[in-house]
Amino acid sequence: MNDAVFSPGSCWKCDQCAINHRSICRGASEEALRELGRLSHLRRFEKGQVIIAQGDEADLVGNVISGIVKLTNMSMGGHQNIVGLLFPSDFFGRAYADLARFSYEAATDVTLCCMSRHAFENFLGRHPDMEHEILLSTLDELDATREWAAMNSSHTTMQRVATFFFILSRRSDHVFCDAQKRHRMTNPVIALPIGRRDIAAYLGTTPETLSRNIQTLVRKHVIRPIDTNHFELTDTKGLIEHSGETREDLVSMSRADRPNEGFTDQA
Amino acid sequence: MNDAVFSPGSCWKCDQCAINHRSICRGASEEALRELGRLSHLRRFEKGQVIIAQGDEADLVGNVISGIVKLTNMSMGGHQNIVGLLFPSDFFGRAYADLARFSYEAATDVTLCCMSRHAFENFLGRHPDMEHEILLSTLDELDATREWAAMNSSHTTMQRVATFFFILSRRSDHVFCDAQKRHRMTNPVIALPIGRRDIAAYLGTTPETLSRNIQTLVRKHVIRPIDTNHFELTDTKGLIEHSGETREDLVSMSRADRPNEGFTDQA
DNA sequence: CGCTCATTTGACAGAAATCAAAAGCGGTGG
DNA sequence: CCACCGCTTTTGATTTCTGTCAAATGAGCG
Repeated sequence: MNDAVFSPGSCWKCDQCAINHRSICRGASEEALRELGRLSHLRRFEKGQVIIAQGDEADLVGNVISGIVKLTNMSMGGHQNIVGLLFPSDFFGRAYADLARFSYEAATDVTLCCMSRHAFENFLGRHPDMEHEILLSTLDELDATREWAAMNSSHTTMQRVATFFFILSRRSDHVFCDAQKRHRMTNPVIALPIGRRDIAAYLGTTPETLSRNIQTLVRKHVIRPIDTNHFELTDTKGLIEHSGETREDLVSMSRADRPNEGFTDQA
Repeated sequence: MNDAVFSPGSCWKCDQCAINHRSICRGASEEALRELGRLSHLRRFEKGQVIIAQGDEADLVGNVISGIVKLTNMSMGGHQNIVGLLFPSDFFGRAYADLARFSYEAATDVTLCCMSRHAFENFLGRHPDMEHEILLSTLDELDATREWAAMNSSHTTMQRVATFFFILSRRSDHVFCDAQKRHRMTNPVIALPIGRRDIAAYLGTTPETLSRNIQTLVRKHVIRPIDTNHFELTDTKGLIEHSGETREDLVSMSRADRPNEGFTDQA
């Protein structure tokens, strides 16, 4: 979004961090926060760069500050499968494991708050309350992953697309409010943060099928294209119907209101 | 499998537990173990019984001692989706959450080592080292769930069946070694622990399609039926080819050698 | 034996992957 | 400004796979 929050020129300070109220830092004490500040440093990756490679012995963990990181699993045949998407304030890397089981790759240009994995583990060892926070967010993530897996295995492609779009519509709210005002829109905007290929991989389908489903939604006037990566949600009820879920389930899946994780910016 | 290890008639003791060397109890100190023993009690559920219902405010966590528990997600339309299978030594229940996001149901007759969730959380608060153990196993479970999700979304049904069978072949080893000896088999045995319906739900398909794929493997002489729930693996190489993975990936997925976990997600 | 339930098999329709090609978009350099 | 290039996205035609409906077979049990 804007890099001003990083106080350019001066050294990194957590209290100026764009995500300090939502990442794991949220629960940190003054003293813990100071130590985290000492341990961490900002780092930028350009779109497409591999942050951690599958199988690597990467000594790197941290938080996503801006941009989107995709968590991928390379399967035989070179097919890249997307296992998860990390948004600002999400934690990346794998504590307590020597080998990375998945790749972390910049899906857009990203800014990361990086730490040495070993230093971080050491830190957790001295701060049981922080380790407790990590446990809580890991448990949440496990639930969310299971829910997503359930979605993926029992729904049609259209249902997965509709569900994904619904979640994006809730997450894109703040981000595009200015764009919405400019266009005098009252409807939510769906901002696709990554390319079709990646979305298709995330939804367990192909770009072609994804495209067809999007166009079907457009034809049915559920969404209206603004540009390639933005849609206006004109018929929320219709979208929910296509998702095959109840509104409640979708809301709980989007987790936009969760204190610990979320979705800051993203253009 | 055999209840003798529970020293019937005497009160429950952890040091006689069938799984004390693999569950979270493995890492517990003498004192912690004594407390866990005080907190826990054995409980049996018959096949089909619901242990924790989705949405419930269940104050119940613990370990699976024997039998298999399925972790399910009821989706709209009443279709039951299996999100994970819990094997002996796996932890069940959800600490630090008031509402159960999934159901826990006995897939076979099961014996559980049960505790009050609140008592267990309280226990963890006083034993940071145990909470650390829980964190480690949760992180492993998250990885495993992601790997399984990747499998499920990008592979054909045959590949999922072959992968599942491969994993079962490694897990069934000790259990059915006697059966193998009786039949003078050198080949591994694949023991299906649950019915076709549940396996199909777990693999994100239908019993019919599952059956067709199994029969295809039989016709190709990859596996040989012993009885309804047991197959002899006659062509490991062929099975691996059908799985679409490398042997290494399959082995890492089966995790039969992991000290702490059984077989949560992807079996 | 007759009952029920689980599994297998068959026929068919629908959904999605694949192959192939056209259209759109963002750069670059003339 | 325009033409060109590489890339992504869309559209079309076709094949393959899978779910569904329906029926047959098999296993366990009183």
